[in-house]
Amino acid sequence: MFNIAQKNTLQYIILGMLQDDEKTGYDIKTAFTTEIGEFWQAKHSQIYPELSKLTKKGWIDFQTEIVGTKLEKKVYSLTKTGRMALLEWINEPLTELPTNKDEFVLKLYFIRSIDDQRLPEMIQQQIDLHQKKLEHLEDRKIAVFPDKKIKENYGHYLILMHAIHREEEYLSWLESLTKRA
Amino acid sequence: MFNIAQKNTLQYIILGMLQDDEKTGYDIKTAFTTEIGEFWQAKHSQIYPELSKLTKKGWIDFQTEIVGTKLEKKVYSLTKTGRMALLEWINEPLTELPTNKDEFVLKLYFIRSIDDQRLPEMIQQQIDLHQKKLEHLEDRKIAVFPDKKIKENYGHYLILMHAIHREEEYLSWLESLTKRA
DNA sequence: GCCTTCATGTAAGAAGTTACATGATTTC
DNA sequence: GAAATCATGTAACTTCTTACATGAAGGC
Repeated sequence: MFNIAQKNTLQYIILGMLQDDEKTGYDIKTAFTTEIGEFWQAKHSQIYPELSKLTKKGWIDFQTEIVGTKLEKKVYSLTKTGRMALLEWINEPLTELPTNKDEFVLKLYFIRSIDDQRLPEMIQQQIDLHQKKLEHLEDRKIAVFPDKKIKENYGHYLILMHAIHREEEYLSWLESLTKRA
Repeated sequence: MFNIAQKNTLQYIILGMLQDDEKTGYDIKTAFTTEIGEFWQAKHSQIYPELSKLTKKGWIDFQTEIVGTKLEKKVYSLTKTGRMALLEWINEPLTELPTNKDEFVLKLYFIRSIDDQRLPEMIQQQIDLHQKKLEHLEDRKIAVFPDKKIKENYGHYLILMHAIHREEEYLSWLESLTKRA
């Protein structure tokens, strides 16, 4: 039962997404671009095979529903074993921190000189990208938590606020660069 | 010449590492755990094959040197074409931001309730990890930039400072959680 | 002498992306 | 009627990790 060397994080994320509601593969795909997209991403070509594997393992099961007259969709839900596996994963302590790959920072590193002419434009492009992302996150915050519905979905609130703070920090770092470059 | 759809970032990072000094595969491997390890990582099993490919492409070449009496090492250096490829990559504008995968944040998200008993310990473990990392980064800063040698290696300084700020932000977010959890 | 670091590679497999493939439903 | 979205899958390929494999040099 002490399954120490588990990996395949994606499967646990899928389980987590199913813990309260049942969802289709399409719903799960969509959640990766809205809810948790800031902290994990997966394409449908990775999700559908994973759903098959989880079904074979007995961690999830599904019912086929008909939309309209023909379109079939598979509505997945957690089984008891699936719920146990999810809890085990959550309780498993994390001993390492992830590497956050950042191509922009690397390019900056390889430029080396403070006086390089390319720097101002590169930094500005990066500022624009992060600004746009920050605005998008702020919009989402207003849309998802219009009043004080925070406590009802604290996890989602936390994740959003963390993403916002992260962007703010990145932007303030970029802006400190413009003063020097 | 307008090679829009280039990928394989690792190869460009290797080129970047060779722009000032020649290096062995081992040196490159080591740099991924010291200099730029915060923003990209690669194992030697990925580096050595990549060095072969770059050599075949003519972007780098090497000389074999003997250490002691027998140990052969390959000292790689940038060719002119390699230097051009590096510049092209640096000048290529970045249009997307990376996804920073974070398993801890996801677990938090799936826990949802603020009152969950597991939270305090999970958060504390995470604080410890980030604290240790921050200390390590601070040590490196002192070791690499003891006096005012910043301007001579501004890229390295920037990358280090960014990593430090990122950790500080993460820690302050984690500490804000302990007050609520 | 022993342990750590230096030094270089390959093989197998897991994880992730891009492209191929299809078709129904809804909205405008 | 057209376009966007819903809906599900597979194939090929790239990227990354873990394990296999070997051996020299240097420090203590």
